[in-house]
Amino acid sequence: MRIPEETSYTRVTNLSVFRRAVYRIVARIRPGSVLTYGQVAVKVGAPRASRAVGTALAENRYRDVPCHRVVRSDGAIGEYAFGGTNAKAARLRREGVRIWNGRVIFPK
DNA sequence: TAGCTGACGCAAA
DNA sequence: ATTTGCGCCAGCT
Repeated sequence: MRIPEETSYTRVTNLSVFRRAVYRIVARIRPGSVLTYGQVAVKVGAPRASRAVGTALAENRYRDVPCHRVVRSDGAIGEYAFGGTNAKAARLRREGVRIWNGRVIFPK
């Protein structure tokens, strides 16, 4: 597919409705907070598409789509194409997300 | 057009 | 803590 990393997803036309919706939601996640794949799925109107959300984020190359802020529903960090789970956790900690034993501590 | 497969998940068992 | 079946999207044949 070959997506230029420096391009904002909002300028791209060859995105599916689903992926555009996913990116739109994820782009709004603020530093220090996270959403689960399932929560993103709900927000885009496809409650059972959590896995598809993961796939969409796996291929994301846009800087305005912080896919490291999307984690698993059980608190596990999840995969991360750009640097792996480790880098993902490091980034989240850097942003103030609390992580204990490889699990995100969801705020109450 | 229809079918098959991989994929950064989820919930139940 | 691990395993299993499921479900959705998108790319390929």
